[in-house]
Amino acid sequence: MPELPEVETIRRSLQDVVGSTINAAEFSPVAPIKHTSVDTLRTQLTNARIETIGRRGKYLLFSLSRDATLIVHLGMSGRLRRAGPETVAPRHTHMALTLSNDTILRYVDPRRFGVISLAASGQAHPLLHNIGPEFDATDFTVDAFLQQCRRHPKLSLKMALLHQGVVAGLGNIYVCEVLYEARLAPTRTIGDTSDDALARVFAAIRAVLSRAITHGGTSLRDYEDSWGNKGNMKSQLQVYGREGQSTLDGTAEVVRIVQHGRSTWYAPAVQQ
DNA sequence: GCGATCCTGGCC
DNA sequence: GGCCAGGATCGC
Repeated sequence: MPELPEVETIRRSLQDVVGSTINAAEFSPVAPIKHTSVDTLRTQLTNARIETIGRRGKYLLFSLSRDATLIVHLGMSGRLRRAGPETVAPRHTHMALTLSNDTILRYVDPRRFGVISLAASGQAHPLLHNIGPEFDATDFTVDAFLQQCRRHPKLSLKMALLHQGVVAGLGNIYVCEVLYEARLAPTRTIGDTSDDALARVFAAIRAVLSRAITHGGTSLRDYEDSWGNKGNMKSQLQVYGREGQSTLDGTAEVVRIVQHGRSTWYAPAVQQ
């Protein structure tokens, strides 16, 4: 479900639980736990304090006292919801953290494409190992971006951006939006794209993600932050989901194609 | 690199 | 019933 702007919005919506202690941690029998065990999670989380809540790409990182980090990825359908004590857990609740400030933080994920994991502080973790730079990091420069892109000459622009290695955090919505902003066809390969054109992609990545965060992310169906608030970015999307209509700014007609089994929306008349 | 695969739910 | 969905991993 969520891409970087949605995950970042969720992260910000959780700031008030920083400093609270996890009194109890419960997991469903089918919780999508990877690279650790439910017993380890329960032991490490119980009575730990949440020191900070960070983000890397689409991963949320709950830094805990006692040198552990809870890693949460929301996959396609994952949500983090807070509720008061004594409330009934919704269907598909796979993790429930009872916090010292009378909040229950629930991880709800019908499709279970998400991930719950644990890392020792400062240690490399397999989930985070191959993630590319953050879009707003100082080391994410045009030159670094070009260098990463040139390693994949055969990939289409769409697949290159969807892959988390070139830059972290883009998903289907924002790849479509970035390529419209850069006026490049998603089907074009990296190898057939000039440095100047890739520089437009670089600029578009930063512009589109910044704008999306400002708008609190895109709520298409079920995305909400931890308070249940929806994002406003849907009303700003130029091409995503608009086949048969014009781009939001009225520039050109939008079509939908399928690339590697995933939908892509773009405006062929102005994206070449 | 590419397709198949992991899941449930909503909509036609 | 079939198709589609904000994702990522794992095999040929």
